[in-house]
Amino acid sequence: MTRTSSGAALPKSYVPSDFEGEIYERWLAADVFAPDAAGATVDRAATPFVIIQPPPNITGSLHLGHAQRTAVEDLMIRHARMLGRPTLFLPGLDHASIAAQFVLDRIVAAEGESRESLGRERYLARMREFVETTREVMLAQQRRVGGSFDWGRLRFTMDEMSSHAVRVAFSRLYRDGLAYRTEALVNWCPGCRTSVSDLEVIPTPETGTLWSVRYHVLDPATGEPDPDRSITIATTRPETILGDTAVAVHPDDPRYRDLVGATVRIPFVERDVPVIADSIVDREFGTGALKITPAHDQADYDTGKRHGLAMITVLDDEARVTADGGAYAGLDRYEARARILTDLRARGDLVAERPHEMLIGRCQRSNDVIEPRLKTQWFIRTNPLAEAALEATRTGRTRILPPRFVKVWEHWLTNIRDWNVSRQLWWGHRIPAWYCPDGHASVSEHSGGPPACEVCGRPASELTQDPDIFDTWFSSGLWPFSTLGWPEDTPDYRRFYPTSVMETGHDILFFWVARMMMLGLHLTGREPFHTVYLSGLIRDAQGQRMSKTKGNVVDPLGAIDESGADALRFALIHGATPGVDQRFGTQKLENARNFANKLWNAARYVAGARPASIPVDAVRQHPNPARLGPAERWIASRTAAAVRAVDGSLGEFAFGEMTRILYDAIWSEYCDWGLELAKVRLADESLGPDEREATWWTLVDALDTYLRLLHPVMPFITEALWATIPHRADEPDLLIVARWPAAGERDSQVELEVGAIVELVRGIRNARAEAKIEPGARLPVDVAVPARLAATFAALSPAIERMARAMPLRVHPTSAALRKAAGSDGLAVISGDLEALVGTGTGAADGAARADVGRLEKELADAERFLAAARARLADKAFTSKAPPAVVEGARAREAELAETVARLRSRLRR
RNA sequence: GGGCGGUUAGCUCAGCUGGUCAGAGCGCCUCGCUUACACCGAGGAAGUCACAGGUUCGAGUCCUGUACCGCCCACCA
Repeated sequence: MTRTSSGAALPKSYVPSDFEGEIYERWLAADVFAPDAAGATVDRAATPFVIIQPPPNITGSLHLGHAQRTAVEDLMIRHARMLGRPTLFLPGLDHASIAAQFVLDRIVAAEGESRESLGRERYLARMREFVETTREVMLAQQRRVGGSFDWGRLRFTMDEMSSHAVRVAFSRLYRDGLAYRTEALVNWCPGCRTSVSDLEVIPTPETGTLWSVRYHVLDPATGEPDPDRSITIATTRPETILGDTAVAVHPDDPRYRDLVGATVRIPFVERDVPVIADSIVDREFGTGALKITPAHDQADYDTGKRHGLAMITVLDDEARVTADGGAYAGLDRYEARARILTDLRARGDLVAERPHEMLIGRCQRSNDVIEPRLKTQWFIRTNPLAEAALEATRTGRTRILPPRFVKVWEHWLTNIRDWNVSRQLWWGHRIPAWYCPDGHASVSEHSGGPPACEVCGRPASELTQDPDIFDTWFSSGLWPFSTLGWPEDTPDYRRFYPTSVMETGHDILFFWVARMMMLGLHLTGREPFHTVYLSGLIRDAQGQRMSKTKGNVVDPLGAIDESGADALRFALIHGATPGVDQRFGTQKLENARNFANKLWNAARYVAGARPASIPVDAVRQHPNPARLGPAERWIASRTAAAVRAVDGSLGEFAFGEMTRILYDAIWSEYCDWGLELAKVRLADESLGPDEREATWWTLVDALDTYLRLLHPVMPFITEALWATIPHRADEPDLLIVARWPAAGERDSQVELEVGAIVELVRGIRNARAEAKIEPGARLPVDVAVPARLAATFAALSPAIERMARAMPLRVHPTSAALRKAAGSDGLAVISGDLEALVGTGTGAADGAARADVGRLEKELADAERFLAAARARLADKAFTSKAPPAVVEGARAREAELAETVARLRSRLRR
C-alpha cells in the first residue's frame, strides 16, 4: 500500500463507520499485528510485550465487559508496539463447558430435545455446530472493537493444542502426587447434574425454618426406646434425617453429659446411632444437639470422619431420595421434607419450629440449591501450589494491581482447599484416566490412553476411560502457556513466555488468575506473567451488574454503530480506575463521541489552514525556530507537557488518567487556545510566508504528537487523521507502527507569559458577559502591561484583539499611565499583574456600571479573604519555623500577589 | 463472624507520596449559527469533601471510632 497523500481533504463530518472497517483492513493487509510487524519500526531484538487475552466464553456474543477488556489490553499492546517492542496480543475463545452446556440445553429444549434424548455423541456434535456460529460472531465483534490481535495465533481451549496440554498437565500433576482420585463430599448441582467447585457455590441469604425434632434414646437394657429419655435436635433440612448416623453434643454441655455414649433411634429408617461429643457443636445454637449426616453436609462429613461414622447417601443425582430412604425413596428432596415433617408431627416428635435466617448454597449457573454428596472424583492438591503462588507475589516476581487485591489474594491462597476438577458433563476435556476392571487408575497423556493398566498390566482393551470431563478452569489455567505451544519447547513458548500483563476482571481472581499462577509455576517453573492488572466491572447506569436475565446488557456493537469504536473505547477507559467497578451510560459514550468529533474537526482545520506556500504533498518539516512566536512556543511546550504526563500515567497503569490528560490537552489547550491563537497569525498578511509556515508546522507537530498519544485509545480516528498530515520520508505508512513521541523541551517562561495573557482574555470576556455587553461588539481596550510581558503581549496583540473583541487595543507601561490615559470609565479587569479597562470612552459600558461594580466587589471580597488567610498563616511562627522553606516562600509570593490584586481592585473601586 | 472498598457540586466520578486540591463530564442558567467543530463557542451558578474525635504549623488527603452503601471470604446445623 502506498502512502496516503498528505493534505487529503477530510469529509466535513465525522462518521466513524465510513472508515473504521477500512482501516482495520489496512492494518490486516499491512500485517502489523504480528510480533515482528512487517515494514514497521519494531526492534526485533527488544523484549517482547505479550498479552494473552482472557478468552471470552464461546456462548453467544460479547458484552461491554469484553469490549472494555479488549480496549485496555489493546491500549497496552499498541503503546508497546509504538515503543518499538515486538508485541504479541494473542486472541482466543474458551469452550466454557458448563456455561456452554447451559446455553445449549436451552436451545435443544426449544427444539424438543434434551441431553438425554440426544446422547453424548449427538449432543457434542450439536455443540460443535453451535460454537461454530458463535465463534464467527464473537471474532467479528473483536475486530469491530479494534483489537490488534495476531489472528494467525488464534487459540481455542478445545483445540488440539490445548487438549494435548491438558493431558500432559494432568499426567504430570498426577505423577507429582498433586492430582488424586478419592471419594469425598462434593458440591452437587441437581439441575446441572454435575459437581461444581467451591467457587461456583453462591451463598444466598434465605429465610428458612429451624425445626426441633425429638429423637428417642434407647434403653440399654431392652434395646428399645426408653419412654422417659429423648434428645431434641435442631435442623433446617429434615429430609437428611434419613441419612443421620449420629447425634452430637458439646463435650462440656451439662445438659447432655449423661447422654453421651447412649444410642438413639433415627425415625423412619429405624437406625440406631450413637450420641457423640464433639466441640464443633455450638451450645448456644438451637437445642445444643446436632444431628450428623456425613454424606450430605460438609461439617457433618468432617465430624463423621473424626468419629468413624457411617456415611449413608440418601439423595441421588437428581436430589431424589434413594432406596436407603425407606418409605420416602423416589421422592424429590423437598417433597420428602414435607412428608417427613407431616409424619414427625403425627408421631408427636416435631417439638418446635421457627423461622431462621440462613445462607443457602446455590449453583452459580442454574441457581439450584447445591446438595453436598459423596462422589469419587479427581482433585488437585492445592496447598503446595498455593505456596508457590504466594511466593511469586511476595517476592515481587509477579505484582498485582491495584495493590489492595494482594490481601485478598493472600487470604484466599492461604486458606485454599483442594480443587475438585471432575465434572459430570460432556462438553470439555475428557479426564485422561483409565480404569481396569480391578479399579486401578492409569493416567496417560496419550489421547488413546495407556497401553496397559499401570498397576496390573491388563491390556488397553480392558480399560475404560473416566466418563467425566475437567472443570473448564483447568484448561483455562494452562492458557498463558498452552497457547504458546507448551509442553513442546516451541519458538513462541521460548520467546513469549512468561507473558507481560494479565489483564482481567477482579471477579475471576481466584477462578482463573490464581489457577494460572499455581499451574503455571508448577508446570513451567516460571510465573506466567509479570503483572496482574485487575479491571473493574462494567455496570449499567444504575450501578447494577449487567446480566442477560436482567436484560440490561449493552451490546458493544450497538454502541459502535451509534458512536464508533473509538468513542466506545475512550468511554470505557476514561471513567475507569483500576479495580473499581464502573457505571456505564449513554452520556459517557456521547461525551467520547463528541471528543472524537472535536479532534476530527481540529484536524480538518489544520489540513485546511495549510499556507499556500506549502505544497499539498509536502514532506514533513519542523518549524523554523527563528520564526516562532510565543503562541507557537506555547503550543510546543504544552504538547511536551502532555507527553510527559501521558508517559507518567501509562507507567502507573492509570489509563483513566491518561485519557483525562489527553482530553484536556487536546480540547482545552490545543483547540481552545492553540488553534485560536494560530488562526490569527495564519491570517496575518503583514507577516511573511516564513512566519505562517512556522505556525502551521507547529500545529502539525502538535497534532501529530497528540494523534500518536491518543492512538492506543482511539486507534481508528487517529489512524485516519494521521494520514492527512505530512510525514517524514522515513516514517512508516501507518500510525499503528509509528514511533511513540519523545517528550520535547518545556519552556516554562513562555508558558507563564502566554498563560497570563490567556487569563487576561478570560477576564475581559467575563467582564463583558457580566456587564451584558453585546457579544459581537468591538470595544477599545486599554491595558497596563509590565515590562516583563511587553514583548509577548506585543507579539500576541492581534490575537488578543480578536479573542477579546478589543478594538483598538492600547498598551500602557504602568497602571498609573493607564489611568491617566484612559480615565476611569469602562470595565476594569485585574488579572495577575495585568490590568485592563474595557470600553473606555465609548459609553458602551456605562449602563453596566453597576454590574461592573458588583463584579469587582465580589472579586475584591474573594481576594481579601484569601489575603487575610495568607497573612494569618505567615504571621503564625509555628508555620514559618516548621514548614519547609519552599512552602513558606510560596506562601509569601502568594501573599504579595494577593496584596497587589487587592490594591488594584481597591484603587479601581474608589475611582 | 472476618476482611476489603466506597461515602467529594443535582447525577457519574477524578483528586498520587498531607501545603493554590476544592476539580472534570453530564445536567442547569445567560448569551452566541464569528467559514474546524451547534457532536460547537463564550460566560455563569453550584460542594462546611458522610459524621465525631485525634495527629500536625497545616488534612478530602494520615490515625481512631460511628453511620449508611457495596463487594469478597467463612462448615452455626
